[in-house]
Amino acid sequence: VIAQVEPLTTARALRGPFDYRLPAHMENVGVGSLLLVPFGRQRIAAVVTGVAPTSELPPERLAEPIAALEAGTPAELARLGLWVADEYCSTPARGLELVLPPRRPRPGQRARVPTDLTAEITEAGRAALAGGVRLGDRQRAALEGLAAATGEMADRAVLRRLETRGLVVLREERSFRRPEAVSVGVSGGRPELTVEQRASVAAIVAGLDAPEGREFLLHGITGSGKTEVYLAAAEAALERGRSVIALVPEIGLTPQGVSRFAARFGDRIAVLHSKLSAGERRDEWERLRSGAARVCVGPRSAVFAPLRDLGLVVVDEEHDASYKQEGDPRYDERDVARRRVELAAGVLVAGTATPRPESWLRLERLELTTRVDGLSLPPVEVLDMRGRDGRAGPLHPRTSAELAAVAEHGGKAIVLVNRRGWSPFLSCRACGSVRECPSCEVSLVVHRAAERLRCHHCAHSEPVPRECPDCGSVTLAQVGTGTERAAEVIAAAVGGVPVFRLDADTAARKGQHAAILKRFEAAGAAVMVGTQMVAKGHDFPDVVLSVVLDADASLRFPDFRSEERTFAMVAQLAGRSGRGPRGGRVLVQTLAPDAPAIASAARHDAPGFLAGELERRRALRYPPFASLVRVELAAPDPGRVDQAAALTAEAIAANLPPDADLLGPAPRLRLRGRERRQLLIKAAERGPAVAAVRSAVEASGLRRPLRGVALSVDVEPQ
DNA sequence: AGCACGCCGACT
DNA sequence: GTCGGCGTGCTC
Repeated sequence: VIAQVEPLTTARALRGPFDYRLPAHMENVGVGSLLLVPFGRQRIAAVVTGVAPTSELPPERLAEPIAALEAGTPAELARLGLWVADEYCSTPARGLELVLPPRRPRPGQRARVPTDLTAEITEAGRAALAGGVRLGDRQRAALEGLAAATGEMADRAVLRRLETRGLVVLREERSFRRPEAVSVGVSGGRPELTVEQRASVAAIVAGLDAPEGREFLLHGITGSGKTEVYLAAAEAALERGRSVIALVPEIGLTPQGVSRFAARFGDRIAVLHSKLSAGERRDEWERLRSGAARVCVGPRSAVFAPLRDLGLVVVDEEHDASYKQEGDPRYDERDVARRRVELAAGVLVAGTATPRPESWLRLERLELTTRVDGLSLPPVEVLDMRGRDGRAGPLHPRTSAELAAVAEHGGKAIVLVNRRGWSPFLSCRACGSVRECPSCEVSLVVHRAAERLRCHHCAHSEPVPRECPDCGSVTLAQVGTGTERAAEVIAAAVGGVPVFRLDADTAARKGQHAAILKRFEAAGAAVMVGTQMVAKGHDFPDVVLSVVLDADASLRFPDFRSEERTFAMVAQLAGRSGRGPRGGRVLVQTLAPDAPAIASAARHDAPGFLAGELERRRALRYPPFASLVRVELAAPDPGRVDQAAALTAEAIAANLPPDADLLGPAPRLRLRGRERRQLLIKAAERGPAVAAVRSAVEASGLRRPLRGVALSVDVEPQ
């Protein structure tokens, strides 16, 4: 029997399958098994991707695996990993890496398997206690503890000793290191569902009972109780003997996302996220694989959870950009989820208050239009910032007045500022020059407390200069407002009310993110100023005011998704406000009050926004009406990148279907000392476009000019 | 990726 | 005559 194998290396040029002859004692090896194989001069771990009776190679060229390693992955998941590699133009090894158990022990070295020891005293043991047998103090104490069933802990060594003397019997059981279940203000209660919630659950359950898979978009305004729908759907899946994956956006909010599932399902859930220790992650993986846990909750890799009989995949906050992976393979968890559901003939439920145009168009819609508390969404006021003198400060008079009202009457306010630091530019009034990062083409950001200029793309930082390095003038202006400055301005506006700042700087240290949220929660009247993260993953009932200072900052991004993002940002922030009896208000400061994204978010009109946005996308031939593939090349030397980009473009163009467009090579901003070029393919169908890029990237003729040039492929970039 | 092979110039 | 630079190609 021949095992077809993919070696686990990072090399792009190296791809199998490679054939190995399986000796008789490896008859259990199948797709997904992990082998240690001789490979050239090395020994290397490799995943079995196929089993065949014969090989095309002559027998004398076939080698045998050295060993079958214990930890592999189910065949189904191995195939999913290969699908990801293919779909996103990566390598088989990188796709397979995603579906293997985390932190495999080095080949040959075995993971420590923790066990629980339970001891029971034997007849001989009781007799020994009665007398006649010599017992050490500790052995006697252990035996007495067991005889009296006091549950007293005894040393493992002592118990082993007693076992060899026949005085106790030991039972060893695999123990699992479980991550602590965090529950912040979560009750395990089971509220009665609203009419809309019941209708949604019924549709999902009907999907579970249908022979083929179904895909739903659960579009629910903030506070409409989407989580209860997930929980009820998950229960229905479990009752039918099927397992559940619940995806939540990112690590910052995992504890809260997890806790309601934990409260409902207890030991049946396993959590997979990056903050787990290696041992915890591995043990959770084992519990999923063994069937001890039937629900997996987590961000990122949770979509690859080794669950059997998958019935339901929930994608919470499906609009969230963190579902798109940054590293290679740049897969989209939402698409992997759809694929898994399709293969399992299960049900996908993507829930959000601000659906993506893709989901709005493609998925079957379930609507939650009312809040469970019966309140209505807070009114949103758009404040036109055009024509205002920059020296008047970052706050609109209305904003100042509302903040002052919060200070006076109590309650909480959230202020979203999309940049961290004091100000995003340091510019010279005399010569107009802006201080830039030496290795990136971006302006340095003033951080006042640290008294440094910092680059937000690399590690560069320098002292704030006293005079212009170009002309020597001392009139340096700190232009624009970041979270640091906003917090100071707002602190002045609200008098003695505490102002908390929540951004990547203040939340950098472990536990700080949660600590700041907790302090904000505990404070009576308070303001929380911060970046995007202030609008995510919490639900404080006494927030009476939400403000976004520069709502069109994200709109000015040269990207066709900037409208979608701006809409989601404003709508999500609006949802944070007015969840208590005092109601709330929302202020949106902007230079573009009439932009559809801002105007429809102010009306809480997601369907209206999506209709317009889809029209625009259709006219411009953008996703979801076309597919995009982005290829980026980066290297320190501009000449080499140009050459590599030109050759890559040529190779791709040669394979592209006639209706597809290839745009570029276009220059991108230099980052971390590397020049970058971009190619963009716009095609009616994704498959042929990806295939053209794949064959170009794999072509051996390109390999030489690409040496030293980093190439990354992004299918459907966000 | 790693590693060996091999072709060429610079040294003992 | 030999050492080592790296360009090229292979790994079941």
